[in-house]
Amino acid sequence: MGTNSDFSIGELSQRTTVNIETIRYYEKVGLLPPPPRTEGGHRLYSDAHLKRLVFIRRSRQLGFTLDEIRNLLGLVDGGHTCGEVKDAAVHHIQAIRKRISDLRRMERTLSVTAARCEGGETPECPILDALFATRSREQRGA
Amino acid sequence: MGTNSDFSIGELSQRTTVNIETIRYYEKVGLLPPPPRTEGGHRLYSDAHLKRLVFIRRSRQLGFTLDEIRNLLGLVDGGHTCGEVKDAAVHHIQAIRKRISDLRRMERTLSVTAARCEGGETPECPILDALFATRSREQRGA
DNA sequence: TCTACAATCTGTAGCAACTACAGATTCAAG
DNA sequence: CTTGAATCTGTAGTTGCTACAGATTGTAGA
Repeated sequence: MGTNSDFSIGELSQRTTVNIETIRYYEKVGLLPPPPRTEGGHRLYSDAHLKRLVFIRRSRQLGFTLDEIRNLLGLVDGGHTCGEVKDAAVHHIQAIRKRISDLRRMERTLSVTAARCEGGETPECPILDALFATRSREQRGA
Repeated sequence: MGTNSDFSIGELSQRTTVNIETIRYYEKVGLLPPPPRTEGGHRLYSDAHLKRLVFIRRSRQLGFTLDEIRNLLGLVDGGHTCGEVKDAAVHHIQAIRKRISDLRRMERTLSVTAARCEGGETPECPILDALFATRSREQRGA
């Protein structure tokens, strides 16, 4: 079942929505194993590559770095335990939560500042004033 | 009021919590004007530089890119209108909101997946299975 | 079969926004 | 005057790609 015939890098690119250059890059940095080639030197991929590349793409979408993905793939390749993988995931979830709260703080600050702004043609601008203020909110405490 | 005497790059670095190398980098890419130098060639900064660097640092903390900051500083340097600045800010707020919602989606997906995980010593792992699955949630729709 | 022309090949350089050296010089304190 | 810390310039590394250039290969139509 499924297509098992080999296919070109172009087809792999289309089927995974991963850029051709990016695929070659992943090979270069050791995330994708070098595939067999045609006589002329063109890469020939199979379903195993496809699955692995989908794994990488999906992990990237979830915000894992290439290094983290390398680790995950190491767990896949070598024997792994579910606990190790879960640790990595939980760690990553925490990092994401921190980034979200950082961004929320940014958003609040900017919104509050922009709300004080009437727009229009005046050269006075509360936003610029706030950015230029010597003492900032977080420095005053809270 | 305020210290108006000139100071070294090291002091500027400490007072702004911006790396020395980063300060020189900002000068190189045109965000900070080249300061006067001592006879020996060391940079001598004054309060104007300090304010500008604080502005840059704060804008970076709010997630503006250097390019966007360059624009903001352009508005500061040239005549500007409050409307222009507000437009930039609102645009930026929207970008931040999008990033937050992206991250939230990531977080949800990962949390749900990790929750199905018992950890422990078994080599079976729902997380890896999910990452390797041929069809993903978003591909199935919704 | 020959000829286009698309696809792929390798290798290098660029992007953001820094950071990290090396090796030379200068400054400030004792 | 010496010592050691600070600063100087310039280049290269980082992450995760993307964008070429110039050569080669694969493939479809005439």
